This record gives sequence, structure tokens and C-alpha cells, in this order.
Amino acid sequence: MSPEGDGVTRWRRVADDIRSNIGDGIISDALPSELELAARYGVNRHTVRRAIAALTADGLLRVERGRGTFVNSKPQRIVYPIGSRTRFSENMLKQSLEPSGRLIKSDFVLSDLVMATLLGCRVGTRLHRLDSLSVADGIPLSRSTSYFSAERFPGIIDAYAETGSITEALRREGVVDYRRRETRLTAERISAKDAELMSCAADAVVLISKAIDVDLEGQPVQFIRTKFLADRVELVMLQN
Amino acid sequence: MSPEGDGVTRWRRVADDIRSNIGDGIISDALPSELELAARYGVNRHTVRRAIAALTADGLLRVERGRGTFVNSKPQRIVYPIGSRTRFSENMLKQSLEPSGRLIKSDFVLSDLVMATLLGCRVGTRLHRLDSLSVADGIPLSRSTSYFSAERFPGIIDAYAETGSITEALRREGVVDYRRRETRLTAERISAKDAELMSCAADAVVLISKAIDVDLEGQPVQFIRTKFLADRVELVMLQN
DNA sequence: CTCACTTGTCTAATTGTCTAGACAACTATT
DNA sequence: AATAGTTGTCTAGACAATTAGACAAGTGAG
Repeated sequence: MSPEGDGVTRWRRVADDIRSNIGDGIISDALPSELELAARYGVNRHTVRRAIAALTADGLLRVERGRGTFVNSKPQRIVYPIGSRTRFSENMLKQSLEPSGRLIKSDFVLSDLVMATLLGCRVGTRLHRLDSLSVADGIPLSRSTSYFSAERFPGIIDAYAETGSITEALRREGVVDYRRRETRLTAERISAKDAELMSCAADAVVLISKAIDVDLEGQPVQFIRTKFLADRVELVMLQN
Repeated sequence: MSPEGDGVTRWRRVADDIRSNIGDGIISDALPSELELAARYGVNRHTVRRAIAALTADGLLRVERGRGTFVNSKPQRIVYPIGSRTRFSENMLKQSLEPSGRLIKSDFVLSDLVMATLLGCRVGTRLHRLDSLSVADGIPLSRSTSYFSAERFPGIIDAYAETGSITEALRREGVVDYRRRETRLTAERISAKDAELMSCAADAVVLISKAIDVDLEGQPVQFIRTKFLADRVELVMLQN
């Protein structure tokens, strides 16, 4: 990194480490005392207290004066299966969650070399770019940016705006079915704009999925980049 | 978050947002001027400059005095295919990278209900816990914690320490082949300890994979939790 | 050259983070 | 009741982050 420091405060690093230890099962019930944690992390007790305050505000910890600090039952992440037939709405309904989608923004872009290769079109082709938000039971789970051929799917934006479902919008544009060809995954810290859109902490982490969906003839219909809120979603792949 | 602020400095959030915009292709060549960025993010110009300094130190940006700030060609992430036959060594060799593994720590734990269910053993069974580091061409890519039945694989730790490969260690313990049954993915900020182990920035993000590998009879042989450095690795799934 | 625009550098003041120490308040055990 | 161990709260100072303003220095166009 640059001059000095990494832009993350000590208390947040302590908080992240405690959270990580809980996730790994290293800490399961009672935390070490504040003094012991301070010694272990090489920070002042006040710094540990601030970390604990943050995790308490997140509902992960519970502090009992005079007794100690304890781990609350962890809220489960929503399971999101990924396979050759990945459908947001179906996934949510199977878990008794009410799915919905909201259009954030849409515009046109010209395909560059990378996008043309992915979508199997010529460089310079007009593409619909569709920014959307996926919600389950009122909780934002992910934000996606999709790219469609504007030539092949002239009405896709309106169709999505009406239905809130990409599957349904594609059906209206003549794609009876499609399947996932490839999914690439990575992760990064959330951007300020996305944190606001998904109403989450500004220090959250997103799981980024870049995928290509193809129709029954194997022709790409969309390239979709989705940013899942990592603390609300768990992607699951069942290997055949 | 709790009292106020999220423990991430303004300049880092600006840096993260710029990096995210570059990754999304929103910024491709020249950045807006420092003054414009400052206005856009609602921060002082010096704060923007610090963000740019951090990204420049990472090699992502290039600053030319009097002209502006520009995006460098992005360094590619190492591709890590995930499927029913996921093998670290084979994956790396195919990309002309020299794989190696290093034992960090090993000990015994007693399986709790969750672990017993995953591994198909009884609660209270002794398990080997193996912490290891995976490296490609000298660059740490991931840190894993594996759980094996100590009864079935008594010599697995020594075998791994010698070979640096879990596949090879399992072979020595009588598992001629194994395949992936299930992979669950999420992400979080890196812990301080892992940041040191993998010699990366303290504010990095890890992609967490929890997986179950089974032998040819379908019996679980290991539960493995891997933390991939998100800015060095891209997981790829080719849907059949 | 002149001008507008860009990045580089310096000073100063304000705010937030972290450390240090002290003491109060609560809990469980003896 | 006494004690050891825990969390809660207050003070104060050192240091880092952020803001504000000013000016230097490089670039490119007219």
C-alpha cells in the first residue's frame, strides 16, 4: 500500500478477526475477556471494546456486564444454488422467500472486444445495459448489471421493468429457455453507491459473479455481472 | 455500524470505489481530474490523492503530472477451475505455474454435530485438523483448513507435510481418487493473521469455499474450508 | 506566449483514532 | 461478607485522518 497504513482502523481489524474466528468455529460461546483480547491483538482495551460494540450492533455478540461477552446464534445466510439452470425467482420461492426485482438504470453501450467475444457479436454492436436489484422478502441480496444485444432483444428493458424478472423478460423476447454456460467468481469490498442501494454497512463485502447465459441453440443471450452481499448470501454448487 | 463510522477511512473507500469502477469497465482509460473526483465523492482533494496514491502503489493507476491519471493494464487473476474434480496442483500446472503447499499447523479436534453430519461420522470422533497454505510460483493464493477422520487417515498429516499435496497425501492413505460433492461460497474481509500468512494487504478480501470431497464409494473423506485471496484468484465453473 | 487545466507540495486547523490509567458497577465463588 | 474477575465510564494526551487554502510546476491548445 501507499504512504502508511491500509485505511482500515485497528478496531475494525479486530472486529473482522473475531467475526472470522466465529465463522470458523474457533470461538463458539464465550469470548476471552476484553483484557485478554487486548493483549492478544496488541491493542488497548478501548480498541477491543469498540470492535465488540460494532459486532454487538450487528447482532453477532451479546455483552453481559460482569459476566463476559458471548456469541449469539448466527443468522443463517440465504442459500443461492448455482448450476446450469440458475433462476433467482425459483431459488427464493423454494426457500419460502418472496422474490422481487427492481430496475435501477438502463442505457446503451457499444460492445468492445471483450464483450463482443463473450456475447458472440461484432465489436461496436449496440447493447442494452440493465442495472437491477434483487430482493428477497424485502431484503436486498444482490445488484446485477446485464448486457443484451439491443438488436435481438429490443424490448427487454420494458419487459424487465414490468415483470421484475429477467427470465420472464427473456421469455417475452422469444427465449423460451436458457442455461448457464460459465460462471466466474471473485470478491471485493463494496462500493459506496452499492452500499446505499442495498442498504448495508459501508464496509461490507460483495461476492462478484460474472456469467454467460446461452439459449437452447448455445447462442449467448446475456452477460451478467452480479454482486451478492456476502453476509446475506451463500452460493451453493452441487457437483454432479 | 455502532458508534459512528465503519472503521474504513474515506480515502480507502474512494480507492475501493475507483477500483470497482475500473473492474466494471466504467472507467477504462483516463480518470476524472482530482478536483472532479473530490467533488463527486464529497471529499477533499487530498483525500482523493491519497486514494490514487494507494492504487498507484498497487500498480493499477499511473499518474502523469499536468496531464491526468490513467488506468494501467490490469494484472490478470489466476484462474482456478472448480468442478467435480478439483485439484490444485493440476490446475496450476495447466497454467504453467509451479504449485506448492506448506503445512502451517495441525492438531486434533472432536467432531461436533455439524462436522459429524458433513463427514458422516459420529459426534465426538477424533479428527485431524490441517491448516495449509497453497502457493503458485511463490505467490500465496489461499489458506485452507481440512478435517479428516483420524481413525481412517492416521498418517495424513505426515503425508501432507512430505508431499505438500492433499491429493498425494490421500493417495498414500488409500484413497485412489476422490471427487467434489458440494461447494459453498461466501466472502469476507481477511483476518490479520491470514493477511500476514499470505503476505497481502491487511484490507484484502477473501473468497471462502466450504467443500466436501467424497471417495469413489461416496463416503466423505474431507471437509475443507479454503480462503482464496480475492484479488489474486478467480474461481471458474464450467456448467456442463 | 498566454491561458486553462492538470498534478505536486506546503502550512495550518479540525476531527477522529488509539493509548494509558483510574475507578465504578456487576457477577460468581468462597 | 469478602474477593477475584468481569464490563462500563471517565479523563487526558499522542498521533493519524481530513479539511481548507495557497501556490508551484507541468501539459496542451489557441
